[in-house]
Amino acid sequence: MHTTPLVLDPPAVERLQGCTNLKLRQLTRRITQHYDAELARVGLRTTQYSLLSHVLKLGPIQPGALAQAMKMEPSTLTRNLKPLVTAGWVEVAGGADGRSRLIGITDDGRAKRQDAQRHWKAAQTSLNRLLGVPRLLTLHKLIDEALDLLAPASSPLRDE
Amino acid sequence: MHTTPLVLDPPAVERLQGCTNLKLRQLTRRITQHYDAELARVGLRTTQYSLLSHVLKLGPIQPGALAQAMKMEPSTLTRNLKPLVTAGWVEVAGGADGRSRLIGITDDGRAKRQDAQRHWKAAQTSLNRLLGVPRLLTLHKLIDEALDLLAPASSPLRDE
DNA sequence: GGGTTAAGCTTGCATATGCAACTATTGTAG
DNA sequence: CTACAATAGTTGCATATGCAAGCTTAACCC
Repeated sequence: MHTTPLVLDPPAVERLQGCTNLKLRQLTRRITQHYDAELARVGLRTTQYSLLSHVLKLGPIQPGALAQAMKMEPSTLTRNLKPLVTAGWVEVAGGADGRSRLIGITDDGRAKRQDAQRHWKAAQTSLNRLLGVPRLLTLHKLIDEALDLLAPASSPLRDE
Repeated sequence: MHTTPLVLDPPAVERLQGCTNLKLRQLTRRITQHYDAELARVGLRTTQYSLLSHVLKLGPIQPGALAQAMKMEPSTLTRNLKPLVTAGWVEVAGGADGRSRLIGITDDGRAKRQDAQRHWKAAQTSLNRLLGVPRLLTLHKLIDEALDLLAPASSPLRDE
């Protein structure tokens, strides 16, 4: 017998369940926790794993292009890189331009990513099992479509 | 003619497009920006609007219950409340218990939420138009299902 | 070729997020 | 009544996020 059950009535909550942003953020929080729980075993956050993977596949690459590929702000990228650089997994060198840079993965970074990839796979597999592959595929497709429709930079060659 | 086009080849990127977390985070970033652009006109973030709305509908309510309703960590809630309390839109008072609290909305908060609601609606409407209502409904349904399947607190009455 | 504009990143400011550890209070067992 | 456990929130630490403003360097334009 508790003083307050801490469990909520559905009706009161249901009325504010129509916000796409709220729903998305809630799901993202949960999913991120799911992946992070796995990746924590190798000392990585999910964001860092994604970043490391992108640098591996796309590097050496300019910050601007990488930010675009990851659909995040350049300023966010700058800061997200920091822990990876500090850990010695990623290097930032001067680019062709005096103002531009080139981001590349190091040998340590490659090794770390290799390690982490197994844990990422475990997380993705267990998520597949939890949600079911068809549902997940539909979700992916929807996200891709939505990203395309929202992309402000989807056609950067408009006014040539 | 640029030295580097800053536009990426699809093939290289496509290989790492299978991560549910990455996709979700990308979409969430975009969608949040969409709502925030509207809500900035009344000096609110989307998260703050959601929180304010929840306090309005559910308050006075204990932090723990509110965190659960919003599916976020109590520690996150504590901090997210701060700007709202500082602005005078929300009040935190001592609860029945010496350890518990009660969160409630103020008159200013009610007014603010009223103002903000119109902008939220504008954002939601323009999103509907951008993505199409059927697609959005499917997305909502998928998110709800996923949240249910992932909910660690979906059956808190298991071992009674 | 000096002044203006643009490109490319980085920093200031403010929130958002969560795990682990902590504090304070209440309940419980003996 | 006291030690121990459980409950309810909050803080320490470390990232994640983005807008606006700054900075440096390159391009452009008479």
